[in-house]
Amino acid sequence: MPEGHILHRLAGEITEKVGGVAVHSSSPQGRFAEARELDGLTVGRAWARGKHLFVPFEGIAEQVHIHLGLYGALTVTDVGELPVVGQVRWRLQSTQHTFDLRGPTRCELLTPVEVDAILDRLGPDPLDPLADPEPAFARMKRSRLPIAQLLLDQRIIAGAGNVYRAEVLFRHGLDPFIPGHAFERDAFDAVWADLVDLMRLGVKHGRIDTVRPEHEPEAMGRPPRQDDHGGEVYVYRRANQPCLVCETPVAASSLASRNVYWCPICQIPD
DNA sequence: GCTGTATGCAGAT
DNA sequence: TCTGCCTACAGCG
Repeated sequence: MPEGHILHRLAGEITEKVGGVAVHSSSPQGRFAEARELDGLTVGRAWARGKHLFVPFEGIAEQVHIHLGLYGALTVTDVGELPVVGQVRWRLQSTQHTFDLRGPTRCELLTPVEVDAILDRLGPDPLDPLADPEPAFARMKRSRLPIAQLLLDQRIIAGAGNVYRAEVLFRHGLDPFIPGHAFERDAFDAVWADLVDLMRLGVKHGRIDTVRPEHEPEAMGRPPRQDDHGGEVYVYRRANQPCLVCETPVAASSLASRNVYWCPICQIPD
């Protein structure tokens, strides 16, 4: 379930649990050969930008760069000894904790220059307190592509994924297919501010919840529900199910080979 | 046991 | 716009 909030949360968890600790590093699966070079080193302060996670070590300039891709996962277990289950690309363990990385798109040791190259191609990250959203707005205003597509472009905004895209557009009543150049200043500002809020909540809770209290099923007099991806949302993966606000069936289609979900009434074009 | 699906992205066409 | 890729799991026969 890797959108940006997960990577920021993991960075905090790594730092909290093994920061300043000498760890064992290995690649049970064998596809991260450099893991051995890190064995016995002390972990530094892990950090994230967008969907990229970086783990530095004391005494070396290189950092581990992780990108989870579509289905990668980094699981944390508060046990120092654990049997290897499945394809574990990288295992980082202390006497009290085990981090197992499975199925990442990237797991590699990068030089500072290579790390900078990654940062250079990322747009502002709503979870970065120093992020400046202006370049993101400027780039969207220059594009004819639909705003739904632009929101997933990591060069424009780093960290939002398919769930946050669908939900933030719903929460602001925005038609996903408005071209970037028609994106209104106020609407963009509201979307950015909402991403900051929603993603911070995501880091805190480890799940994506976007439904406002007044629209929760209990408040609307409907039976409670739980979306199967961990949080509670308005439209993501709810195709043909009733909109939580107006009960119109949620619409879905494919845009640049990613599924988009929206309510055709609540997000009606102007 | 097989198939389809997934919160992503790069590289080829 | 398409294909491939990393892995786990649900649903199906």
